[in-house]
Amino acid sequence: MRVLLVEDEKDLAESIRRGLTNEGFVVDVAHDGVTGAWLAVENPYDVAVLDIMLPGKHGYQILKEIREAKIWTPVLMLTAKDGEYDQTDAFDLGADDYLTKPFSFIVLVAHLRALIRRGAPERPVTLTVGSLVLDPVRRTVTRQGSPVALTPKEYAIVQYLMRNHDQVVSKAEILDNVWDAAYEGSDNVVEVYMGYLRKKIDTPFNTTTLTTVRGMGYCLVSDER
Amino acid sequence: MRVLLVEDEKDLAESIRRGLTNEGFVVDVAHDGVTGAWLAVENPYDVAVLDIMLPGKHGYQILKEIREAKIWTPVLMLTAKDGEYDQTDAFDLGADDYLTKPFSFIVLVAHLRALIRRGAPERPVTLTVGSLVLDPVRRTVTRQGSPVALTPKEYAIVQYLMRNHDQVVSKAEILDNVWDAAYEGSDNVVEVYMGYLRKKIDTPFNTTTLTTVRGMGYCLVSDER
DNA sequence: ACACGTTCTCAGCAGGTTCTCAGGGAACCG
DNA sequence: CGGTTCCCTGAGAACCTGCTGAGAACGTGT
Repeated sequence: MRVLLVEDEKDLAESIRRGLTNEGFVVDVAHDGVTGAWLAVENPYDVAVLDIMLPGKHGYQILKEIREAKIWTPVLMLTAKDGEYDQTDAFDLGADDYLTKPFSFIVLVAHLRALIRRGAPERPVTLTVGSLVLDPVRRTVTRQGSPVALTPKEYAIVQYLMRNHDQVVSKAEILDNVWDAAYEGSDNVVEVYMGYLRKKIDTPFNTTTLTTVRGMGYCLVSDER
Repeated sequence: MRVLLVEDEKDLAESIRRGLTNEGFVVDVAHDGVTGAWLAVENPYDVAVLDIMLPGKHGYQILKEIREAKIWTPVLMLTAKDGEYDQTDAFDLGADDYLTKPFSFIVLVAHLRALIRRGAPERPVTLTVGSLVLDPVRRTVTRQGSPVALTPKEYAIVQYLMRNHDQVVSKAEILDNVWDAAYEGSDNVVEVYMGYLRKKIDTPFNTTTLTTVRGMGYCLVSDER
């Protein structure tokens, strides 16, 4: 089992390398992002461990490069709890798993085994609901192939709705998941944004996928009509 | 986000419960396996945390039970490092993730978030009474496959009746379970709504499932005729 | 400083939903 | 059969919810 480890703290990298080797993995280590990305593209690893904070390049950037090169090696991200990116972002960018530092070595091994076991699916990392496609890596949304320009808030809402497509989501849920906890306004913002979104992802295409469920919330249905 | 925590060490359970509540989760705690399994089957949790060492029942037995009940709530197992089952077993037993004690609280939260995000693989969580089907996730009701549009109150009543199908439920029970405690009107509302419902779920389909039991209440029968 | 895009608030409207009431019927009892 | 009780139903009033246009506030880049 070949593992790529990209970690700039040399001590930590060395101790992980030694531990994984003891567990029977074959480990390649890169101490910076450029080398890491290159190794990942050139060699068939079973799994890659990517630190998020790297000199020069962000872990995210490396991941992006790897994915754009159509390499679907499962990636586990190492994130710092106080980092500027919170954990949810790691998934958005196509990571398959993540651990927050500090983590126990045993947990790391378990997660790697799980990732390897699951394997690398031949998948483009996009969300698809009917003819609506969202690419988290490029941060783009298309309907019927045509690109749709969305503002950050709109994008966040669509993403949340697509993750929960064909389910009713309440305005409160949307507020919880798209707005930060500090927001103290009324539900009405959500209604307003639904109006914006309909004008962008439904009206121009004569579709009706963003439906209102009175008294409950909204539902993004995959069945277009 | 609702979490079920099954852990017999009361102190640990309480401290986890408190921490998760602070993180915005809604937490139910069970101190033994029997209660835990029952809760897991009866309620729709987003994720469950299961200790592997429990009085009476093993964690994996509980897991087995809830999976057999077709409940696909993601499960995170808590294993002891020196336990008779080592970590790899947890995956083999159908757990979606596990942590080895002692674990850091931050790691626990991160793992729960990851599990919730990944979500339950499939959930055919529908209520069915005869040809009447209610899907709580989509908030839809169908009879003989045709969708039936219901208002929030109507929907709530149907849901309650379906949960208690083939039993007589009194108007008072319906009032208690569908209207909030502040309601001070008469029983007549229920009669009115039964009229509405019959017009929507029985009359158009030539069925008679919403029957009146004079002096007692109403009964939703599964036998259509 | 200015133009622009984005976010958010507000108020009014339209239509759906809830509930009350009163009259008519159906079931039950002696 | 007559009286009583219980249930059904149509009409309508009060209420609530969600949609929308206008515009203010804010930040960003020029």
